[in-house]
Amino acid sequence: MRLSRYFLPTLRENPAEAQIVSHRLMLRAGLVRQSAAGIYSWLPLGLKVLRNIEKIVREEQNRAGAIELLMPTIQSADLWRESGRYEAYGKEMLRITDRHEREMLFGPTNEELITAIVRDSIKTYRDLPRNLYHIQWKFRDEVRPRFGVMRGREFLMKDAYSFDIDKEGARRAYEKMFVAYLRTYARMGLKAIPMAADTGPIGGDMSHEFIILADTGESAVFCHKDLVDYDILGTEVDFDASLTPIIDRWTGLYAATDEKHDAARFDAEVPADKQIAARGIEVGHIFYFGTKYSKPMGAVVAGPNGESIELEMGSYGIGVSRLMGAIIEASHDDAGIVWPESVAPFKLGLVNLKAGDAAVDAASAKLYAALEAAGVETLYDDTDERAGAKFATMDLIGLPWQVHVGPRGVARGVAEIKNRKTGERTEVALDEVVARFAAA
RNA sequence: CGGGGCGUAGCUCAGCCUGGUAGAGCGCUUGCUUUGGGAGCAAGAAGUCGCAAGUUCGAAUCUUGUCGCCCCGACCA
Repeated sequence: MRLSRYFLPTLRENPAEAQIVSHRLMLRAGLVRQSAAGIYSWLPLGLKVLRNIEKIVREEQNRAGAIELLMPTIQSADLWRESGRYEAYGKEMLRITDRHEREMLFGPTNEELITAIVRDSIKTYRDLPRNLYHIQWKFRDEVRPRFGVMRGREFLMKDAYSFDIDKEGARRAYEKMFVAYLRTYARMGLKAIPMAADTGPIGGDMSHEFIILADTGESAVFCHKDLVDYDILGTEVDFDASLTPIIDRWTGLYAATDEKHDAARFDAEVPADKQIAARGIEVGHIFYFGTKYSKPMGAVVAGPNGESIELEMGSYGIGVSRLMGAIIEASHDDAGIVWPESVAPFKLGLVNLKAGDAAVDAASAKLYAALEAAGVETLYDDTDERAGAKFATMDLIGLPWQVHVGPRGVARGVAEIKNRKTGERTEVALDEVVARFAAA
C-alpha cells in the first residue's frame, strides 16, 4: 500500500480524552476514532489488526474442533424470557422496540440464541458433542465505559458454546477450549495466565479467566512467577487425546484474581521470591454451566435408551477488540506501538527518505514492487514528508520492520533495515532486501 | 448510580475571575529555501466559543437548564 493513497490519519499530540497508553496510541496511530462513549469506528489500519487477531482466534478455534457460524446482533426479547434473563440482565442490555412495537435487544451475549438453534436442530445424542462459535459485535450498556476499546460498550467478541450429553463430555470440551485459548494468546505474543474464576451457582473448578499482566489492568491478580514462563507453543497438542496433563500443569500453580484470592494460601503455596502481585487485563473467560439454559429452554436430546437428556453446556469468550488494546499495553515504547508480527497491519514499512530524488524514487519503487510481488505486506511511505517525520510515523504505527531507502544508501547500493522492537539497524544490499523478508 | 473535572479552529490549549472587535502553537493551503529522527521564512484559509433560555445597551465571559465527553468509586454472565 502506498501511504500517499492510504487513509492513515495520525495525531502528533495526545488527545485529551485518552488516559491510558493503549487508548492514546490507538488514536494517535490512526487505528480508531471514537464515535460515542465506548463506541468506536475502526479505521483501515485498526481494521487490519482486528482482522489479524480474528484470524488467529478463528484458526485456533477450528483447530480445537469448534465450528463457526454467525448469529445476528439483534435478538428477540421473547427468547430471553425463556431463560429468565430478560428481566435479570438489567440496564446493561440495550433494549429496542421495532415499528411493530415488538421488543428486541442488541445482544450482549448469545447463550439463549445458540441454545434455541441447537434445541431445534439436534434431537439425538448421536449428533453430539458439538461446539459452535461466532465472532460478532456485542453491546453492553456499561455504566462507565473507559480505557478506549478495553472497556467499550460495543465490542467484538468470539463466543463459543459447547453441547454435551454428560458432564464428562463437557469437561473435555472445556479442556479443549482451555488449551485453544493458551495457544491463541501465545500466538499474539501475549503471556496470558489462566486464573480460577467464580463459577456462580454451578460450583466446581470449571471457570477460568485468562489474564494478561499489565499495570493498567482493571483487576488485581496474584500468581506464581513460573507461570509467566510457561510456553504452550512448544508443546505438541493432540486435541483428540486427553488434555488433562496440560490443564494440570497450567492450573497446578497458584493464580487468582482478587475476588478469589486467598492471602494465606498464596503465602503457603508460593515462596516469597516467586510471588507476583500485579494488575491484569481479562482477555478471555471460559465457563461450564451445565443445564442452566438447556433446562429452562427445553434443550434435550434422546439418549441411547430413548431417554431425554438435558444438554450440558459451556461457553467460552474472547474479547477480540479488547485484545488489540491489551496487545498494545503489553507491547509499546515511548515512540509508539510495537506490533508482534502475527497481528501487525503490515509486515514492513518502506521509507523513501527523499521523495523527489530520482535515484531514491526509482530504488524505492523497484523495491516496493518486488516486495509486493513476493507477497510481503508493505506500507510504502512515498509521501514528500521529511525523513524525520516519516521515522516518527513509522515508529508510532509500530510495523515490525522498516526499510529505509535514502540517497546515501542508494549511492552505495544498500538500504537500512530497522527492527522496530530492538531498534537494531543493519545495512543490506538493495537486491537482497526482498529475499530477507520473503524467506522469513 | 454517588463524587469530581472539562466542552473555544482538525489537534493541544489560552482568554472567562473583573462582560466591550475571538487568540496561540501544531496541523492544513500557496511560494521560496531546506531535506537521514516530527525544518525555516513569508503569505493565507479555517471557529454560530456544545445547545437553550435568562440578565444586560452589549455575553465565550454572569445566571439557570440541558446535552456530550473524561476521571475516581460502586458495578462488570
